[in-house]
Amino acid sequence: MNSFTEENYLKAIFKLIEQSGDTVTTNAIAEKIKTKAASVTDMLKKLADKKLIHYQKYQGVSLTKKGEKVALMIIRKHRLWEMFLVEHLDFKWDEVHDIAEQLEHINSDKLIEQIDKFLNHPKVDPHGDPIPNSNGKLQIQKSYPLSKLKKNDSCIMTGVVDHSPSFLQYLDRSGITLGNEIKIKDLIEFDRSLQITVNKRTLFISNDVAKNILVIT
Amino acid sequence: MNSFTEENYLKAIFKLIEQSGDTVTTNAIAEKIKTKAASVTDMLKKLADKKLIHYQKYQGVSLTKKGEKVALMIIRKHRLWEMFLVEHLDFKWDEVHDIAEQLEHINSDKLIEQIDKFLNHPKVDPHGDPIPNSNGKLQIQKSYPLSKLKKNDSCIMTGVVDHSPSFLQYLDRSGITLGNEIKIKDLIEFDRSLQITVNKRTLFISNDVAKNILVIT
DNA sequence: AAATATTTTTAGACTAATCTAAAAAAAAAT
DNA sequence: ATTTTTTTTTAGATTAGTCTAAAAATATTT
Repeated sequence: MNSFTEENYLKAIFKLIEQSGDTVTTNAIAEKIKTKAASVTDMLKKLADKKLIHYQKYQGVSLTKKGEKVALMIIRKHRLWEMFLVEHLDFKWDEVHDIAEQLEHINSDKLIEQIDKFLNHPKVDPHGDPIPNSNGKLQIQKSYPLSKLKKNDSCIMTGVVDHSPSFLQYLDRSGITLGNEIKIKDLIEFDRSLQITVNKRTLFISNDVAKNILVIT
Repeated sequence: MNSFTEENYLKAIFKLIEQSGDTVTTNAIAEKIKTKAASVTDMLKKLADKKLIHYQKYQGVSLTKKGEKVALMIIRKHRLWEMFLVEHLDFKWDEVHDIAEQLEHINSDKLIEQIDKFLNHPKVDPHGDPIPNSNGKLQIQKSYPLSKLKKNDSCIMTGVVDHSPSFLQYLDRSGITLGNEIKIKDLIEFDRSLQITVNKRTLFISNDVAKNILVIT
């Protein structure tokens, strides 16, 4: 089996590849894991020995099929646990991340399959992120930042880019929730802020906020 | 906070004191944790530094109030998780121990209080062991091994001594379940085995089995 | 294309938890 | 009251993961 730490490295590498599309640098991993580049290099050697990553000195890393499978299973567990916490234990979407970071390392195939069944095989987690299935298949729905839309466009909110509690709490206070219809009333040229309507309420949001709200049209 | 390993030592010490009533020896801990005496000595120094145990070289150990509290919270989490697994995720009582050994180290006060609420504040776990409350109070119900009873005595099964999957599975196959009424039909002097009636079925059990079934009269 | 800056790796040290082997203390046997 | 046995502790190594500082490789600038 893989250690807690190895699992966290694989997950970090997976997510970095997911957003950049390219191989991942030592420094990028160090920053993500909040450790030093030297530590990352050590771990990369170990993961390469275990055939979990493709690694050549100075050339960046990518995941092997095996490494990707491990990463996807960690992400599956993380997102299913988040779903469980929100749906059944009365947690808010901004409270579940740290607990799921711990729970994702619990090692039991039966446990995670039973949780999945208990939750009725959800497709997305409380933040709208897709949940990989038990074979590690990830169904990606393509979505766009709200900031890309034009005046009078309408869309449905499907996710967030920033997952920080403070951003999620801001959305709560603004009454912006997953599944809401959002209509762009106006685009303010001066600072690229938006006037939108959600839940029959009209409000202004900054371009920075709009960039972190994912929608489908 | 305390490490995973420290928590396991405290739990082991608590359980050894619980069954012997006395201070605990280095060797006893080593055997329980499945490690070597030298490793135990090292850890005892560390736990003593943290004021979690009373320890003087060669004199055995006991828990401080603080150490006992930590041990009881780990046991609380273990038993609540076992209950959750059995009651809501369709696990059998012989399957939950190893998973609960992992889950008991998840660190979140809110999580465990929500699980407790979700389960409706159960008093005992799936094996009949009492669940400490959130203040670390443990309600012990006194029970006796079935082997202590006399011919024609009746009793209710409330727990087990041996928690091994093979023993629990044996009880399942014999149709002996927590809460069942058990009546002693006969005591066979030769090998101290017992003829009992449970669920309207009559069967023979060895004295060894009877010693591991806890009952109240 | 050389000089400079940045990134990555290596070397060597540190911590937590473990181990084996030897020494010291306590308990049991004579 | 010695001697012997058992238990416990110490001393010194080992492993996983981390770190700092220095060296090597790559990338950027001029």
